[in-house]
This record gives sequence, structure tokens and C-alpha cells, in this order.
Amino acid sequence: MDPMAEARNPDSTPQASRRPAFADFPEGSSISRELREIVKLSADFERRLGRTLAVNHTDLVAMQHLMESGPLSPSELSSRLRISTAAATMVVDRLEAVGHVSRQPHPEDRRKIVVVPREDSVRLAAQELLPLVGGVAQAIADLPAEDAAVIERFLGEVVEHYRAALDG
Amino acid sequence: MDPMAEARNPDSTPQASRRPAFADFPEGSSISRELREIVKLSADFERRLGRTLAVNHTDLVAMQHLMESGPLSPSELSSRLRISTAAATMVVDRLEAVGHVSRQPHPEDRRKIVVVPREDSVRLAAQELLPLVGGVAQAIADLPAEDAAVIERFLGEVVEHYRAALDG
DNA sequence: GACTATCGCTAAGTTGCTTAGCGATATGAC
DNA sequence: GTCATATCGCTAAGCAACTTAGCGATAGTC
Repeated sequence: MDPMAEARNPDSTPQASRRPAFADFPEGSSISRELREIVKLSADFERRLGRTLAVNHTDLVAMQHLMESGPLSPSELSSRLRISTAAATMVVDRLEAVGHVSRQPHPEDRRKIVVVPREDSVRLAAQELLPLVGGVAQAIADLPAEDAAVIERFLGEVVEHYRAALDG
Repeated sequence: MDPMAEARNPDSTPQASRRPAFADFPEGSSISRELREIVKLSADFERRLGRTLAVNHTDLVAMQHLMESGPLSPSELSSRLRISTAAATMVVDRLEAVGHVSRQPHPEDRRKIVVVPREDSVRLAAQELLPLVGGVAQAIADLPAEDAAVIERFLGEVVEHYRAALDG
């Protein structure tokens, strides 16, 4: 059977409104479509990275923080991931079990520990990220300065709209 | 205590590399920083929308599909959300319990049902989305045509880089 | 030195997923 | 037409990952 037939929303019923419920929203320019696509693809990419490292979503986000910020305490991880400290303990347990991090004593505060990402794991993740990050970086580098300025200003406005919407 | 002190990564240890593990990655232009920020803010915004509708993440994503595509069958939801059909049943159970959707018989196939989003719920979500979507749409509309073209082309390249990275 | 706060952790309970399998309905071969 | 097979939504049982509550150890404060 044709899988795309189903994807085209064959389940609309006559009695239900045929127009998608959001039809009143401006369909959006291709720019806004692209932005949404980037957000979606970014989630897809995260899933793939999670498979590569063989970790679940929470643990992957923890790894991202560790890779970007360097060693962190479990309590810091819990606040960054917005999970309980108990859950953070389990995150570190799992990451340690598969060898992505190690627990080390905190040099100054003996209540704390330090969660250190293993270099092999960081390299593995970097290897997967590099084509994407590098490709985008290259695309940016290839931009004429005026174009880069235009894009930077526009994206800044988008960020501001997000922040404003989140403040309200 | 100063909460920012912790945020600045105070847990680095002397024996662990002081440089964040990803320091070898080009720090990235402000454009790439903005792109990442948009992805992150988008996730934040989704969380907030989930709170507004009082549903968990999976159920919110289901609602997004229903709002954008109109009524769908549980099996279609299961494939879109990449969950089992059993989980899709539970999603619909929960959404129905809080009144966001209703189950209706499929007019042509009596095995199927149709999950129809309730208009009140769609309106509630739209109300929360409008400031953001509208604000961004306005920002796009205010762009000179040449700038819009520049941005559209660039974002298209970013999308392509994502797709290429996901193909590999 | 006593009080209080914070650290990481364990235990018990909850939520949301999975796989397996069921009855009902649709579809295709003959 | 009839029968075999596939698909639909659903239930049941098990598992993974979260929560809250609370504990012992350590740090900071008076």
C-alpha cells in the first residue's frame, strides 16, 4: 500500500471540519516554515545522536551539558535538566555504566562529586556533530558581510519574540 | 548565595581539563548561537504550552499534529509520534479525559476511529501561540524583499546541511 | 560547639512506554 | 461467495525513568 496516502491525512471525516484546525493561522512564509523545519530536524538529529551514544534523551542532554561546559556536579545537572537530584543520580549511574562519564571526588567540597565526561565519548559525539556544525559554520563563513548582518539581526528579532512570548 | 556562580561551572576540577570538552569546536558565529538559541527556546515554549493545556509532552505533540492536520486516526498518530499503537490509545485516552479531543467512528472503515480535536482546546493553544507566531510573521513581513531572499536562502542551506547530516 | 543548609544517594510510588495478543472488520485470492 | 490474511483499536503485563520523602555526611554560620 502507499504509505503517503495515510500521511496525507485520510482520516478526516465529513462531519469534522475539513480544514485543519489551524488554517486560520497565516500559512506562514517559507522563512517561518524553514525555521520550524530546523527545529524539527534538530530534534531528529538529537535522536540520532542519542542512538549513536546508546543513551536516552535525558542522558543525552546531560552529555551535551558536560561536553559544552566541562565537568559538572550532579546537583548542577539536576537544575540544568530540570529534574530532581534523585533523577540526576540515576542519570550519572547510567552514563557511568556505559562508560560515558566517571565520578570523581570534588577537590574542595567532600559532599560533592564531579561528573567528568570521558574523552572517547566526547570524540564520538563530536565526530557525529562535526559535519553538521562544520557545514553550517562554512555556510555562515561564506556569507557576504552584509548578508550575515541581515541574518544576524533577523534571528535576533526572532529570539526576542520567543523571549517576549515566554515572559508573558 | 549567588546562583550564577554555580551556573558559571564551578565544579570543574583541576585534574579535569579546564577547557570545556567542546572547546575545539569553533565557538561559532553569533548566527549559529542564535540558531541554537531558537531551538532551545522552542523547546521551552513547548513546555509552557504543555502546561497551559495540562498535558505531557507526548500528548502535546499529538495535539500539535491534530491542530495542524485535523482529525487523525490513532494509528496515524502512533506513526507520527513514533510510539506503539498501544501508547497511541493511551494518548487518546488521556486527551479525551481532559476534554481536548473526542473519539468518533470512522465513516468508511468500522475498525478505525477518528480523533477530533475540540475547538476550545485548539483556541486555547492558538491564543498562546499567536503572539509568537504573529510576532515572527510580522518581523518577516517587515523585511525588505532582498533581505527576505537572503534569509530564506541561508535557512534553506541550513536545512540542507541538517538533511545531509541525517542521511549519512 | 550547636544549628542549619546542602550534597549525593536510597526507597517507594507513579507515569508512560513497550511487547504480546485479542476480537472485530476489511481486503484479496480463488 | 468463502476463506486466509492483514489491519484496526484495545487490554494486559512488564519495564524504564521520573517523582517525593528522607537519610547520613559534610560545610557554613552564629
